[in-house]
This record gives sequence, C-alpha cells and structure tokens, in this order.
Amino acid sequence: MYAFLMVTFATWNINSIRMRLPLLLAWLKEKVPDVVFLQEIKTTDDQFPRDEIETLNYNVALFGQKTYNGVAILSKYPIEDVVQGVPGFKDDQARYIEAVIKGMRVASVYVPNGMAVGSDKYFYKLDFLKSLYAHLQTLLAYDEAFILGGDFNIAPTDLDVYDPKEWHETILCSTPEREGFRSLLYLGLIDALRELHPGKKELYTWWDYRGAAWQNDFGLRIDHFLLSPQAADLLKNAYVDKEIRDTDKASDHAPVFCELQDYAP
DNA sequence: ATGGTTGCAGCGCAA
Repeated sequence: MYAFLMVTFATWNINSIRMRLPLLLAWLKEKVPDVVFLQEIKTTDDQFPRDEIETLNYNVALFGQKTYNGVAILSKYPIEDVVQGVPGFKDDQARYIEAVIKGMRVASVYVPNGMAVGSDKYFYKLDFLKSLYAHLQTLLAYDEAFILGGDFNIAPTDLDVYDPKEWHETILCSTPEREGFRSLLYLGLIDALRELHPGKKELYTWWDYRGAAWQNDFGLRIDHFLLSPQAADLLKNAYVDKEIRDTDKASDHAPVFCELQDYAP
C-alpha cells in the first residue's frame, strides 16, 4: 500500500543563500522537496538563515564557509550522522557534507571549478575527485542505497554541452575531468538524469551569467545525481527545474530533481 | 572579443 510513495530529492547550486533566500523559500513552499542538497551557500554557519528554513519544517545540516563554497542538506526527515568534508581528504574548503536520512546515506558535493586546465586549481580539482572516488568506493562496499547530488563542475560528454567545439578540452569539459567523472560511474554509480533521458541534449543545469547565456540557451549539464545500484533500483523520475533559472535574481544554476520510490515507509 | 556578469567584501578574487 506504500508502493506509490516517493521521496523527492533536489540539488541546487544556489550561489549565495543570503542573496537567494526569498527565492529559496518560495521554491520550497511550491515544490516541497523532501531533501535538498545546496552548494555555494557562501556563508558561515552562524550567518545561515536557519530559522526561516526551519519554519517551513526542514531540518538543517551545514558545512559553511566565509565568502566561498559551503554546502548544506535540508530535510523534512531527521538528519543523522553528519560528516563534514570528504573523509581522508585534507581540505580547508567546505565542499562536501554527508548524512543519514531515513536510514539512507545522502551527500551534497561542490566539486572545485578548476578555473583553467593546467592551473593549480585544476589539479586541486583532480585531487578532490580522486579522494571522492576513494570515499565512494568505501561507501559502495556497504551494498546499500546511497544518493549523492551536487555541482560536479563537469559536463560528462559532448551531449551535455551546447557547443562542444567551443568547449573542446576547456575547463568543465577536459578529458581528465571527464575521466574523473566517468571513473565514478565505473564504480557502479548511476547518473540519474542521463539514465532516464538517454540521448537528450537539453538537460543543461548551468548557464553563465555572461554573454546572455540563459537567453540563448548556452548551457552545460554540470549538476548531477549519482545513485548506488540499490538506490537506482528505486529511481522513478529525474528532471531539471529550469523555471526558476528564468526568474529575477536567479542563481546561474537550475535545481535538479530526483524522485525515488520510498525506501522506508 | 582572453570579453562578458554576479556575489562577497569593501579590492580583487572566484566562478
């Protein structure tokens, strides 16, 4: 009798939670996702608008940072066993938070942008991906349902890029970055959005503020949900919520939704 | 167009 119940996950690079708070609150009220992964909250935990979000019946888990980065998990259900940072990766930037919700492990990740191929930040990005790979390998050994959502700052294939020639071997699209992402898939994780929309080009999640990219649909798919095989068995729906990208004072990223059949009714 | 726009912080840096 619980067969039709769903748990709705959303991931959104919000690009400053304080700048985007009215938009976030309206969006939460309208869409009512059960669990939300946020990236680039760009604030310390003490400056996070916790009260406004808790008023909408969300629990909050934070890994904040001043000015840059910062990740969070919002959940209608209790949040347990919070982990801040990728275990085993020494990092002074707040880019990963993991927890257990309704018995299932969940995580919100903000993979480094990398700035330019060959830069110091680029190699930091590749190092981050290696450590993420090692940690996910550990988690997958449990053979349990697990969901990871976030801004990976990688367009996995040319299908995920509005103009692959212009972006050929540039940041977000270089072969080492793509191999890093692909290695996560080869571990056995499933790219939820691509799984349900094979061959579809218009799955973009990010449009640069510059160059009227949104108006021209110059987009890239760089925000992803990765599911363990046990979670993928429950996958019912995945889509990009493009509507909010069109609003005034929008983030440059659109949220991605992922609906799983309820795993603990 | 090695430009363009946005957020944070209060100047340039990061994206």
